[in-house]
Amino acid sequence: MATISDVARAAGVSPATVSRVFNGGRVTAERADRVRKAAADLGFSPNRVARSLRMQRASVIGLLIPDIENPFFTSLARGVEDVAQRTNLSVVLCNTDEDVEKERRYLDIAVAEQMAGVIVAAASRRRTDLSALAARGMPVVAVDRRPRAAEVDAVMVDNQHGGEDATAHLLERGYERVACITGPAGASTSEDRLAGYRAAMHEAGVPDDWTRAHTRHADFRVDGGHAAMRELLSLRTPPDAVFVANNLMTVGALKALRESGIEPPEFGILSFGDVPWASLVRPPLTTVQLPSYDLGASAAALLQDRLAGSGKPLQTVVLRTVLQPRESTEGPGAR
Amino acid sequence: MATISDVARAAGVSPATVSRVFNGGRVTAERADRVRKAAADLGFSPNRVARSLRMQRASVIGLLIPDIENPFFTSLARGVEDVAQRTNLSVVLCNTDEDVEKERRYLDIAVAEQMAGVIVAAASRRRTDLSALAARGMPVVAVDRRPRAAEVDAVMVDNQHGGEDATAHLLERGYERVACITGPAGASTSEDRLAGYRAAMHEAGVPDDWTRAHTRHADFRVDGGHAAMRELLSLRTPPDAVFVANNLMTVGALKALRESGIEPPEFGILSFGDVPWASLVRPPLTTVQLPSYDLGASAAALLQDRLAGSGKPLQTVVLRTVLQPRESTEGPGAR
DNA sequence: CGATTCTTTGAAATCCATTTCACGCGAAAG
DNA sequence: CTTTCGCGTGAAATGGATTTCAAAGAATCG
Repeated sequence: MATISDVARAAGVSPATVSRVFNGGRVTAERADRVRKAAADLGFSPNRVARSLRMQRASVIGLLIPDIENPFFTSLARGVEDVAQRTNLSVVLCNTDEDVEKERRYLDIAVAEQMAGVIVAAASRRRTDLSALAARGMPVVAVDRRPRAAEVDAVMVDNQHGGEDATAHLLERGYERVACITGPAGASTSEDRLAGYRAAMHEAGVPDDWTRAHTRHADFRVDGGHAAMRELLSLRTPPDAVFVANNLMTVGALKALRESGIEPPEFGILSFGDVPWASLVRPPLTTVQLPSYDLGASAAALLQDRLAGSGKPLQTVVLRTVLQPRESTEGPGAR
Repeated sequence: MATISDVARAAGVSPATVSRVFNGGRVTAERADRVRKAAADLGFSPNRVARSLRMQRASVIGLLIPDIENPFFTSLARGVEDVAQRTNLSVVLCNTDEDVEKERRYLDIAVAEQMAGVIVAAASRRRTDLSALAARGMPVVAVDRRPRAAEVDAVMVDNQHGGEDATAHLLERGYERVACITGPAGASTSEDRLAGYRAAMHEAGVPDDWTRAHTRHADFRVDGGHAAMRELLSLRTPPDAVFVANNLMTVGALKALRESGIEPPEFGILSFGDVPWASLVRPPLTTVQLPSYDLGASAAALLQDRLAGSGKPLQTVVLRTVLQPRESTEGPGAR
C-alpha cells in the first residue's frame, strides 16, 4: 500500500504538499498535477486510520438500532446511509438487540473508534446513558425513541397523535371493546402510543379502569405480541378489537387470533407501523404508516449539521404518521 | 480521554508495561494490579484507532451485502455478528444495493480502514473484483454468491440441488406447465437455481424449448418479480405453476397473481428462500428454506480461522436447503 | 562463588497523515 | 531602492498504542 511519503518521493515534493493537494491547501497548479499523477500511478489512497488518529475523528458514524430484523429499522438505516454517503461518511450499523448492556458496549466502541457521531434508537429510556459521548463532545442524534435527558438532537414520530388517531379509527368503525398491546414500559414509543390510546378511549367515555385492564406490555417482538394477545383473549371480558403498538407484535397477535379461529375484520386489528408485505396478509391490515426512511434521513442530516459545526440550539424534529385504513378494521358487522 | 501514558504515570510504570498488562505480556502481579487499578480509576480504554494504526489491522470486519431490506441478508448478518462478537470483532454492515460501483467503494474503504477481513455477498459474479484485497493479504470470505475467481474461502447454499428439489416437488404435485422466475443473469445464485430447475424439467421430459420460453430473469426485487409474473401470465401458453428464485420476487409474483384473480394452489407457487411471515400469507407458501443465519455464522467462523493465521487450503462450505411444503403447492385440483 | 540463562522493565522506534512553524522568494507599497 | 506583505514550501511535531532492543536484576547451574 502506497503511503503519502511514497507519493511525495515520486512527485519530488514533501509529504506536506501531497496532503495539501488532497485536502485543499494552497499548492501551485504545476506541482499539484505532478502529485495527482504520482498518486494515480501508485494507486494511493490515504490511510484512514492514520488520518483518524491525527484528526481525532473518524469519518464514520455509528447507527445503533435495537432490532436489525425489523423492517422499520432497516428502512431507517437506509435513510441514514443514503444521506451519509453524500458527504463520504460511512455508517457502522450496530444491532443492540434491545439490550442495554450490548448497547453500552457499542457506545464504548464508538468512543474508542473515535467515530464522528452517533445516531441512536435507545434500548431504554431510563438506562441508556449518552452522557459519556456528550462529555467527549461527540454529536449524538436520538432517533425514534426519546432518551431521558434532552441534551441531544432528536428526530421522533408523533406517537401520541398516531396512537390517538388509530384508536379513534377503531372506535368509529363500531368496535366497542378496544384493547391495547404496547411495548416495554421503559420505552418512550411504548408510553406515547399508549398515552394516545388512553386519551382516545377516555374521550370516548370508556372508564379508565377498563382501559387499564385491557392494556398489555410486551417486548416489540413477534412472540411477545402473540402471548399478549392470548392473554387478552382469555379475559372474562375479551376485547373485540386491538391496537397493537408495533409491526412485529401485530404479526404475533394475528397468529394468536388465527389460532383461536377469530378472523378480522370481525375482530378489529390495527398495527402501529407498516407490516412488511401488509398487502399480502389476508385480510389486508390497517396500519399507522411511519416515515421510517425519512426518520433516518433527517437524523443523518441533523448529525451532519452538527459535524459541520453548526452552533444551533438543540433541535427536535417530529414527523407525522398517516393512517392507512384497510380491511382489518372494517367493523364488526362488515361481513 | 485517558491515554496509556496517563495510566503509566499514575501507576508509576512505563507505557510499555501498561500495554503488556492488557495484551498478555509478562508483568509481575504486583505491578499489574497497580496498572489495572490506575486504569480503572482513570476510566482508560485503549484508543482503537491508534492500535489499528500500529497493528496495521483494525478489529473490525466488513460485511458487504446487496440488500439490507431482504430478511435473508439481515438474518445472515445476525449470524455473522453473533460469531464475531465472541472474539471482540465488530462488524461494519455495508449495503451495496446490487450495485458494483457502490460495492467497489466499500471495498476501497475496507482497505483504507485496514479492516481485518471482509465477508461479501458479491453484487456481480463477473464484475466484483476482490483481487485488491487478496493482494494486500486481507482475508476474504464469499458468502451466498460465488465470485468468479476461486481464490477465496466461501460459504454457499446448494442452490442447484434446492432448485431441482423445488421443481420436482411442483411436478409431483401435478402441475404440468412449471415456469421459472430467476435473478439477474450475472449472479451465481440465479444461474444455479435456474440450472436446478432446468435439470428437473428435463428429467420430467419437458422439451428444453418450452422451459427456456417460460423462464424470466428479474432483479431479485419485489417489482421485478411482479413484472416477470405478469409477462408469464400473458404468454400464449401460460404456466400453471411457477418456481420463483427468491423471496422478494415471490411477493411480487403473488401480487401479480392476485391482480389476475388467480389463487394458489390452483396455480402453484414456490419460493426459494423463506418469505417473512410466510405463515400469515394466505395460502401459506411452500418454500425452500435457506440456512441464512448459519450461512453468516459459518462465514464468520471461517474468517476468524484465517485471522488466527490458519494455513489451511481454501475451503468452500456448502449448506443444504430444506423444502417446506405448504398449501400453495397442493396441486391444481386440491380444492 | 563465578558463570550463564531467564525474566522483567523502560526507552525509543514505528505505524501514517495532518498541521504548525519558519523560511525564502517575489510582488506591491513607500 | 528598501520595506512589507503574502504565498508556497518542507522539516518536524503530533496523535496513542505496540513492539523491539538492550540493560538490569534474579535465578540456576557447575
